[in-house]
Order: sequence, then structure tokens, then C-alpha cells
Amino acid sequence: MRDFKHSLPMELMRAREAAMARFRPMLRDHGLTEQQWRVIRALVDAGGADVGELARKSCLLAPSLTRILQHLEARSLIKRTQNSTDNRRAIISLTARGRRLFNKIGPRLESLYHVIEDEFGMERLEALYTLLAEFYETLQASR
Amino acid sequence: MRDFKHSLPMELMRAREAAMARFRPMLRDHGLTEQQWRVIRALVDAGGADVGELARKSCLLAPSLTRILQHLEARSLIKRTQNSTDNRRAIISLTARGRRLFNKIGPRLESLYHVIEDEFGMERLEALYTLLAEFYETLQASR
DNA sequence: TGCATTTATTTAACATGATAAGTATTATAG
DNA sequence: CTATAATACTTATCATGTTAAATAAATGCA
Repeated sequence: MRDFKHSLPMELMRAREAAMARFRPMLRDHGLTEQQWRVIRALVDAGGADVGELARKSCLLAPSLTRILQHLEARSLIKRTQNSTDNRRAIISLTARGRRLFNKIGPRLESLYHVIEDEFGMERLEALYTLLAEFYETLQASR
Repeated sequence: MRDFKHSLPMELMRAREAAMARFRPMLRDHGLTEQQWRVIRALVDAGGADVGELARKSCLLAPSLTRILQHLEARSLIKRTQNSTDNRRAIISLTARGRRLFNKIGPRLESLYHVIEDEFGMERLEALYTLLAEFYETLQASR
């Protein structure tokens, strides 16, 4: 059997964890988990979205997102607007406070990201992005 | 700011999830989680290890591993041997039952993995492995 | 030897991951 | 119209992720 170390899901996880270890402490300093940050960032990107769209954009399962939104709402970082033609969907958006938090943390994470770019090199990083996207597309296509 | 979609941890996660979606149903059919399988596989690879070594090999945090070992022990898939010169470390190993489960599931997961190899292509897969390993080493080296 | 320190593992607490089941709303066939 | 199915979330349950604290055994040093 193939060597245990040579397991793709494990290698993907290790690489991801190595990167997250750089970002997580700063998020934690601001009382945010990695997943909560993904939601905030997706909301900045979309400027308001229903729960389903948010789940796709932030790569979170619906039940996880439900709980995360409860936490963020309790901290007044997001709000829900009930005005669609479909009463099942509430539109989620950032509050002013949520945007301020994003503006504070975002640039700091960016600079941590630039450190990784410098260490690993832009070319290899782009190559990695490309392979990852192709891998994902390949596996999705055959479903 | 860089596009939200272009986030390395997210891309790593999506790729990993696309792969795991292929493997998880079969593990579930045998009552195993992905993490429990990683422990079993690490034990086959090592043939007996203390908790710390097992945590490293299976890429699990110690508290998670503690709980997982409790589950596996309750199902008689692993056993603990208390014979080291260091009474803090118990040596974990598979039971005969654990090995049988591995022998049953392992080949099936292998063939699922071969499907991915065929779809994505060995060359690109090797390129991906190489980049992931280099990325991990780069980020570890500067700690 | 005696005691503070370090190391290995476990507990605790809270958040998320994963699956199944429940609820409310909307769409649709007849 | 109306019963039924499909959709969008939410709850529930159990397992793991993450951090901090606790426990216990081994080590180092006065």
C-alpha cells in the first residue's frame, strides 16, 4: 500500500494548517474564529446575501453557519433583513460595527499573507492555486 | 483587497473536501470517521506508538486524539500496553479486530484513490504533492 | 534526597463538522 | 383552489477542532 504519509487529504490539511497557524492568533486576539472571519469576509464581498449563498461563499455547512450567524448577531456584527419576496430567506449583512472590525483586521491579515508570498514565492503560489482549482473542478465535474 | 475567492486556506479546504467526499461514505458505512481512520492507518504504519507519536502521524491535536482513542478502545479496535520505562506513555496498538477492519476497508479506499489518479492524472497529482510538501516545509522552516 | 521544572496526557469549555430530522414557506400538479 | 412535493433554514446529536487548565510522571538541580 501507498505510504501513509503520501495521502492527499492529509497533505492538503497540513498545508492549510501551516497557513492558518499564521492567521489564527490575530483573529483570536479580536475574538473571532477562522470560520466567523470567513463569513464576515464573504459579506464584505457580497454586500448582503441569504444564508444559502453565504454558506457557499464561506464554504460552511448550513448547520454550522446557522450557529455562527447567531454568535455574530449576538455581537452585533451582522443583521438580518426580512424583506425579500421569499419569507424563508433573510438577507444577512454587516452592521457598521462589523465593517469596522473588518477594516481593522483585514489589512493585518493581508500583510501576514504577503509574508507567505515572499517566503514561498509568487510563482509557486500561483502554480499551487492553479493546481488546486483544477483539482477541485476535476472532482466536481464527475459527480 | 485580493479577491475573496483567492484565499489559499479556502482553496486548500475546498480541494480537500472534494477528495474527502469520495472517501467519507465508505468510512461511514463501517462506522468510522475520517479521523478514526487516520489513527488506524497510522497504527498500521507504525505498528504501535505512544499518544504523542500517534498525534503527529495522524495530524490530530492531543485532545482530539484522546477522545478518538476512547472511542476506538470501546469498540475493541485498539489496545493500550503499559510497559514502557516511562509510565506516562502507554503504547497504543491495533487489536486483531482493528487489523481486520483495516484489511477490509483499506483496499476499497485505495481503489477510490486510483479513480482520482485517473481523473486528475498522475503527473499533475505528483506536482500537487510536491508543491504542498514544499509549501509546508517553507512555512515550518521560518518558525 | 528534596523540590521546582519539564514533559505526556487528559479534562474542560466552547465552537465547528457532519448527518439526520424537523419546521415553515414556496412552488406545482391535478 | 388544494393536496403534495420541493426549498430554505433550523434543531438535534454526536464527533472533532481549539485553547487553557489540570494531572501525573519524569527530569534536573541545589
